[in-house]
Amino acid sequence: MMQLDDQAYARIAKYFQLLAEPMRLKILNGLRDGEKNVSELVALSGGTQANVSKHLTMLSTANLIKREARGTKAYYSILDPQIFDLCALVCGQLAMQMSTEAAANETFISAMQSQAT
Amino acid sequence: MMQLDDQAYARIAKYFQLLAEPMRLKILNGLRDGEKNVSELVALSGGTQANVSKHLTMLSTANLIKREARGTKAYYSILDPQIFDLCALVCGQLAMQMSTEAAANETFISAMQSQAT
DNA sequence: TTTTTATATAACTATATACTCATGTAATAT
DNA sequence: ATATTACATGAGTATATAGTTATATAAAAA
Repeated sequence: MMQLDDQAYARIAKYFQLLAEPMRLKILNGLRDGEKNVSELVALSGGTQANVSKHLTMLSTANLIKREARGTKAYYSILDPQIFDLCALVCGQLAMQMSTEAAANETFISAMQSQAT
Repeated sequence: MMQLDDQAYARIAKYFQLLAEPMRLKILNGLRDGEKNVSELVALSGGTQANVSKHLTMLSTANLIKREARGTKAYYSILDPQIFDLCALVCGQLAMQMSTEAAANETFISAMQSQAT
């Protein structure tokens, strides 16, 4: 990424946008160990059928997952497992932030305690 | 990332949301080679002062960048360079998608040409 | 053929958020 | 002291999108 034109920024942003939704992350994580059909994903995610289906259509349109109809069911699967690397990076970053906060809290707490009579 | 609770998904999603904005990506990319003040980022991004400032506040609140006031100016800098790894991954993914599309286009085009009289 | 099962989608609502314009604030310069 | 420069922020608007409800579609079962 050096000098990018506006269209490039827009495309990258749109990609991140797909990952910027708890339900979609849940669905993607549900597909981590292989294909699942819609009903399975509905059960797994706790969402409504309509909503899960919409998210699947979005992810599918963006080529993050692929759809394969078999009988009356539709099986979805991850197209590029690298998305999990993205999530792992973010998780690592958040974990670091949280541990920093935890450390700050401890500092705060001990400061309070040493102040207590 | 194994079984995550809803709060974890929400946090990860919020993080991605920060990167899901062209202007913020532009700003972050502008900070790639070191700190810059707001005016510099305004010039660089082509955005309005108010808008750039707001995005900077958001990124700063989320601890993606840090703010340091010096005189009347405010210098911002990247806190965790790993965000560029995230962007690089996405860029790679998009590049692959585009080359796939390009290949598909070529296939399409040659199919058309071979059909032409 | 009718019913059932599985999925997709249209219409609608509510909420979030990116942006602009105007103004506030604080440090420096005159 | 006043003006200027640099930045932040509140109010307001427009748009995008996640969610629900109801319905459409299509394959399989009865």
